[in-house]
Amino acid sequence: MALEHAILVSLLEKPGSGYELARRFERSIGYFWTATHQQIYRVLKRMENDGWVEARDVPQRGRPDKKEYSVADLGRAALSSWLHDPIEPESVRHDLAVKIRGAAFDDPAALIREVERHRQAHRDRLAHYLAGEERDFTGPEAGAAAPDASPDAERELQHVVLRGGIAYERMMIGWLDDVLATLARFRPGH
Amino acid sequence: MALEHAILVSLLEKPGSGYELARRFERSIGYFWTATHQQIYRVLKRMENDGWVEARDVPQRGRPDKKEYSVADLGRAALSSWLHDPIEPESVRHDLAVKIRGAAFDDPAALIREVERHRQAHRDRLAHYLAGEERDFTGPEAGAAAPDASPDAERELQHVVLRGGIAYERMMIGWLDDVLATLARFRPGH
DNA sequence: ACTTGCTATGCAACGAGTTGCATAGCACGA
DNA sequence: TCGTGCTATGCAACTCGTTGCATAGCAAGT
Repeated sequence: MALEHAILVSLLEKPGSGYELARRFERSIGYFWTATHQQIYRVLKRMENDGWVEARDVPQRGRPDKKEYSVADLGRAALSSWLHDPIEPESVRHDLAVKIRGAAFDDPAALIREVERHRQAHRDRLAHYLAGEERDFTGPEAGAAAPDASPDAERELQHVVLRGGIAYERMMIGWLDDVLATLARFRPGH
Repeated sequence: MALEHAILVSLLEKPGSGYELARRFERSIGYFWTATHQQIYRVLKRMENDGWVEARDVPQRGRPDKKEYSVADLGRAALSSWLHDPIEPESVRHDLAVKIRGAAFDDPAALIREVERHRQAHRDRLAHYLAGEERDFTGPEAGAAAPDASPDAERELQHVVLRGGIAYERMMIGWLDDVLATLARFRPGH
């Protein structure tokens, strides 16, 4: 399980409450790791019991108090040990690929709209990534104006992960074009 | 859940036992959907109860009997209805990306070997895919000699899914090269 | 005879992830 | 003032997926 480790990384980048973490998992972290707020609250509680993180009550104006978590020494050690462990052949689940092979036993052309929807979603996400890259990682000073001026290594590593997302989206768009061209060959009257 | 649907597709391509399915999920199907034998047996039993598949005892020489499953009308209908349902923004889990961002809080250079291992695994898989493509989808007659001569649509769709796997592996290899170049900049004495 | 290894199926327990629901404070507009 | 919506946290029930173990037949080597 790596949700704990994803949370540790996120809290090291910036301490925050369960709610804030949940929102990060809808945004930047969520691009390579998804989690719902229930999962996050449950795991945070376990991590607090294990001494991986420490909570601090933060009263707020105009909204409920929050519990702000930050990483404790034990958590840092746990992350470090996980980083040094070799891992996983990562298991894969591509619904769309199942659908495409399944389309051979149904009407292949019926899949065209679905594939177009997915291609559009990948285009949108690519545009979103590129905008983020432009904003945070380019231009004069090469990011000196970035939010809270993270150290070099942190920024460079965030950037290379983002480049991975960009490469992934471009690959998917290209492949979905290929899929559409293939499906088009089965159009009625062809 | 799409394991049921992945099994339906696999059984439509060719009927087989739970054991045989488990092996397919280590091979071709497993390239885009993983499952262990326990999962498969459990789901097959449920699918049999629901009338999606039918089992037939097949005695064998020199080995235990097997239960060969094939898709029933209800299963075909269920697959068809799933194919027509729009779906999922697919949730993502990339351990390696978590590790890379986490490396900012540890020694980034310690990650190099791990990334190299992954790159090699992707190279191996790419070579395996390309060999499969060569074997099944190229050459004179363009696959007329392929195993059990599947209909055109089935073969073409299998091919386009395989091309997706190839594109994915190429993208990953390129990105991991990028990651290695980035990590190299943090080498001790740099 | 003994071990190793492959085919073939399955149970039981656990852990991870999802879904639905509940609570509560406060802001803002109709 | 009433509903809508956002911040903030959490429980309970369920499903999905993993791990460890068990059984059993037969083949092949030592």
